[in-house]
Amino acid sequence: MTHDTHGPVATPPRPVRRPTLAAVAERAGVSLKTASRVLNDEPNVATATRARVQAAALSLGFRRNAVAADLARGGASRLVGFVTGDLANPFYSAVASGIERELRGRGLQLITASSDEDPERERALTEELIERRVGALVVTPTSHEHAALRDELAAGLPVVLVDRPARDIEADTVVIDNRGGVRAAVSHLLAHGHRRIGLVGDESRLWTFQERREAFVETLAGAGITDPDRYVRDGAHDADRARAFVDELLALDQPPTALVTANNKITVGALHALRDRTGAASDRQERSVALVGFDDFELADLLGVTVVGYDAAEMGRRAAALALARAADPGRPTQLVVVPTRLVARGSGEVRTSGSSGARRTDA
Amino acid sequence: MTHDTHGPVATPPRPVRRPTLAAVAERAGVSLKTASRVLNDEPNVATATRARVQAAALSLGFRRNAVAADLARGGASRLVGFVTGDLANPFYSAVASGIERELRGRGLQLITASSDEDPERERALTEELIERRVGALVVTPTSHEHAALRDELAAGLPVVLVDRPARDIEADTVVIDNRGGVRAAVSHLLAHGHRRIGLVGDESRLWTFQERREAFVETLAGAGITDPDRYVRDGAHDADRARAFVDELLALDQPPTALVTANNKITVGALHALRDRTGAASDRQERSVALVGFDDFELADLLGVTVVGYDAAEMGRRAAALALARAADPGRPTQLVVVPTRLVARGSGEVRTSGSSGARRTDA
DNA sequence: CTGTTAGCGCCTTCAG
DNA sequence: CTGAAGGCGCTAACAG
Repeated sequence: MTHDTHGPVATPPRPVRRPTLAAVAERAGVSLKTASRVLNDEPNVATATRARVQAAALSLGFRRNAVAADLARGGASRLVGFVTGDLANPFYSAVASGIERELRGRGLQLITASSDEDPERERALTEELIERRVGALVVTPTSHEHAALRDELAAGLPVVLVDRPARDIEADTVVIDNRGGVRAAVSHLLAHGHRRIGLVGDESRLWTFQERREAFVETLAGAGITDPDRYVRDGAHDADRARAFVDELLALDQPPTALVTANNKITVGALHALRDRTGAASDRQERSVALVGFDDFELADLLGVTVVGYDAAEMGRRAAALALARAADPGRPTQLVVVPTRLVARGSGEVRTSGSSGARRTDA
Repeated sequence: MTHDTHGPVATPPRPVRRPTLAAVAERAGVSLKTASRVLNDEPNVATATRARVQAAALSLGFRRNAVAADLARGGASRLVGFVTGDLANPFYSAVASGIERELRGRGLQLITASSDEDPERERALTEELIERRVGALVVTPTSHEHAALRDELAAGLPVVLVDRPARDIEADTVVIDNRGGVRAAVSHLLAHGHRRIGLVGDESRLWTFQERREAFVETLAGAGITDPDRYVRDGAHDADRARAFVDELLALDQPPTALVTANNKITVGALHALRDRTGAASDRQERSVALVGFDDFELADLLGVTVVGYDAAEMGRRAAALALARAADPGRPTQLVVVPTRLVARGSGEVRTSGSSGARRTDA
């Protein structure tokens, strides 16, 4: 993989030597400070001097060293850290994109790190970003223990939690209206005649699923369903696992006639399971089991999947805005932003109870 | 939507004051350098001293200042910059994820910036990252002019191009086997009896599309098609535009019987166009127009869409690896990594010529 | 308008 | 094994 250099050995292993501000100043025949003023667009420099410095900088190919500048300024860098679950997951990358968009034009840069939902990795990454002296930290917390974050908050670092709040610290937070979303999903299914409704979720350790589960059970109970958690399953960490859970649910003696899937990955798994069930021709018309998924996804419209949607990028934007607001005013009260959800009916949730079981509200 | 928590207005507007190494040293009763040695796991420190320093650091909540450390070390920071088109696009976020994965464990951090495919923004972001003194730069170039990058390369900064090569600079590059992929797609369609095949692409300015287009035309020409670019369209910057192009193509007197879509967004648009065409029940069985898309996507299997796939995350990994290799050996010859593609047949590309036009290889 | 003097927090010699 | 000095590249006071 590594061959020898041919031709003139060009770049000697020198570690990227660059012209310094001092060099520019010397070339322009001015003091360091004056050069600094020019390159930072500060006032109080004669036009002629300014031009000389600029010319010198240009001819030397000068590039300001932001690292040194931040250090000298004594504060945090113009970097915002984002500790997330997994950049490959569209939800997280949408959030990242939203954060970046909000930072844009303010001279702030985004530095991301994926924890893979591993609490220990999350801690390590947070630590690394703090060492890098980020000016703010946005976190999608996986763990329940945030001692490090508490220290930082106390030290005055803006910390914003996204998607999941933390019990042990008081920080600005952006979450989805999980309960409202699930309530809408379940109500929708109930309105279409379903009484045996299942829920497939990921980790019961995660706050989001806890919320979704509770709202699910409450809504069913409120509708007079006697055994609301009868068809609740958790631990579907990936699409394949979700698929297995759905298969299992549908194989029951009295299988659910409708399903709620707690996130995009699970919805995918469920769709696969349902497809296999109806055979190759998996059109919405032929689906016997109703489905409402949490999280919207591209092509859901083509597949005719009813979902609970929300704006993930907006969550990122709001998170970044909260961080900026706190940086500007450390004393402001912490804020909780709840991003609304909307039920998008596309067919899969509107399938009515029918067929084999012939159940027509005979239960409950 | 936005509630306020109250609580005692705690943090006064101080700019995050932190314990320094000097403070740790003093607390432990040792010199700065000794404390430094301990916290950097350097040898030549008595076990007892080491323990004292560690205790002091812990009790003070000391956190190494990576910014100052990098400055003092005089070199680049342990940051890798990634200038990409748009993090919200799954292709780019997959690449980002791959880069991050490769950096992981080496103490390197990823800092990403989205150009939105705007050359000027790309230039500005590149500049910013350089000012931040990133240790390496990975770029998905949108522009054709890379003067800034050339300077950096000359200065010894590892620069890796991903997805699109640059003519004006010599840098390590990772690309997809675009020609091979398109060749496979077109051959597949030809083998299924199609002679009138269309291509919908994005920007003819982009190298990737140029490659795909040329391979498309060549392959058709090689098969004896007289007018290979008859159904070629470009300028489909988003899914909606792509949809319009497809509608237009299919409205021709002699419409194409098969389509190749040049990227994931265009495939989505085309699917919508085809769905609208066949009415609500858009099952693969009923699709009259064959389709092969470049870029695989989630649920493509459920939708039965035949695609040219490849491993985007792998591209990121390879790019990061190239950057690391060059950092280790600046003199090594530049390398071109071509990531292979594979045709994944799922039904939409296997639709045969038939129906209204009744064309049975009568043309050409 | 311009320059001088001190650091920012840490690491790197090079002596003890 | 340990420490003292010097400096990374830049900015922030204060002078002139």
